[in-house]
Amino acid sequence: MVEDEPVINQAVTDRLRGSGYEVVQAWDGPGAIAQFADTAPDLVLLDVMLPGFDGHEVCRRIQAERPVPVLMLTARDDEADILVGLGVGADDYLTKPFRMRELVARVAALLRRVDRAAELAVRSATELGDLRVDGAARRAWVADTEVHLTPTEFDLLLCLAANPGIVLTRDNLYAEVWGWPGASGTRTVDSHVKALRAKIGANRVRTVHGVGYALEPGRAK
Amino acid sequence: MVEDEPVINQAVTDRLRGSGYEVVQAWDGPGAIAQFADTAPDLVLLDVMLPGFDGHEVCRRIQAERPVPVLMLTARDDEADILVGLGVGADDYLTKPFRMRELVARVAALLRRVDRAAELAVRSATELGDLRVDGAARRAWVADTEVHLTPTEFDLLLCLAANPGIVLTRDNLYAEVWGWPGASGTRTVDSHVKALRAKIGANRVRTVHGVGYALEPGRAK
DNA sequence: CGAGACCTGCACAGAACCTTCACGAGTCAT
DNA sequence: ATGACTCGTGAAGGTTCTGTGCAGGTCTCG
Repeated sequence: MVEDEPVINQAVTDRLRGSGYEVVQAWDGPGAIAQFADTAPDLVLLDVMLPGFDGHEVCRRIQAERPVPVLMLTARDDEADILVGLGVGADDYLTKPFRMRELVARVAALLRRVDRAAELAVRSATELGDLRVDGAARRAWVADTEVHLTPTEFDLLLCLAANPGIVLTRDNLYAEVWGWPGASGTRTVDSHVKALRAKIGANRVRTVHGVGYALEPGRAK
Repeated sequence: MVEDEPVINQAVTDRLRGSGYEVVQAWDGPGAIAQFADTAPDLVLLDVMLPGFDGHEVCRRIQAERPVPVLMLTARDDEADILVGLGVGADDYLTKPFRMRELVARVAALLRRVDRAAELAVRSATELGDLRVDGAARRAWVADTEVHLTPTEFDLLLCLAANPGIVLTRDNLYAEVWGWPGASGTRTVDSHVKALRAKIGANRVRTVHGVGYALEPGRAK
């Protein structure tokens, strides 16, 4: 994962790790090259704008060394940018702001192409009392009954379940689920929380007045 | 923690330490740069208005040296100010006066992204006799029974619990909970102490006449 | 192209919460 | 014991936060 902005870098890293991948981070061009040589990753996530030298340059260099799938992240929705990227060997593109789940999906897709086994590594299910969440299958159960969640609801639950009992602010949740900050002032998170509560049981998501929400840790009803 | 006003600097520092973080302080631009090099912090809290050179300049310099999350504090609610901040690499913003709990929440959010372990350090639940306080979950128990506390009550308890047995003045408490000095003359703290006493037991908070309040250290009822 | 599922954000109402004030009780020093 | 000061208390008033219903918009699929 190559990205100079710490917040984004870490958010993506966390999410991928949460999905069962092993991730190493780099924050600039030279660092990326070094990490690439050191760790021999199966896939490279590359921000276009980087200190040192930019993503395209990094892409060119690592492709020259060893063919590896590259997923580029670009701020602007710039055609030319994308073409240059494809020219130097990027396999896919994602423009910011992107949904986290889209990123995960594309990573999975690229890896699947290269190595069928990599896909299987991504089995990580969380269990809290009678609530079960399978991130790989994107399914959730309450007391052995599966509940159908919409994509956003599921991401929200995933987020909360990753930190059981800990209070997450709306900004927190928004940043992790939507992949970029800036929900302040809207009730979007609230709406999805409401929907989620309706499906998994209202008392499972605790409201902490003035702060945010938390998932109740294991407690069979 | 970089802030020239001693009261605020100390209040924030205390509160963060009480939450389990390690904090070093600086009071001006040059000092901040020096401390940054010396201590290699995981996160920087930065006041915009500083002697020496201002927060934006500091932010620029430390970002040039090593990417690190920066949380800016600004007096005025000035859009332009914020944009400049984001331009030089600040990750988040907080306008004064702010609630301490909001600051703590944002610090936790930023750190959560950078270092998952940092989060766990904060999971420090305090236990004093049959009183238990969990800062991360924002819950409190008395003799295994959970008590519901309002945000301010909880913050107050957190403050007191961080210094069991030690007397804190009203100014002390006010600064730590509310994030800025200036409670003198009001009975606000008293009111919340009263509410807290009603919930956790009156004898648990000791009044020290002419000074302030203190939490009784471990003493089963 | 149409239907359905989903996401987003607003406005409103109600709930939860904070602050302050006035007054009486309590505490301390002389 | 007395006066000066400090605390505790209850209630009122205002503020902020959350829950909810709903409408507009986007996206997907047949």
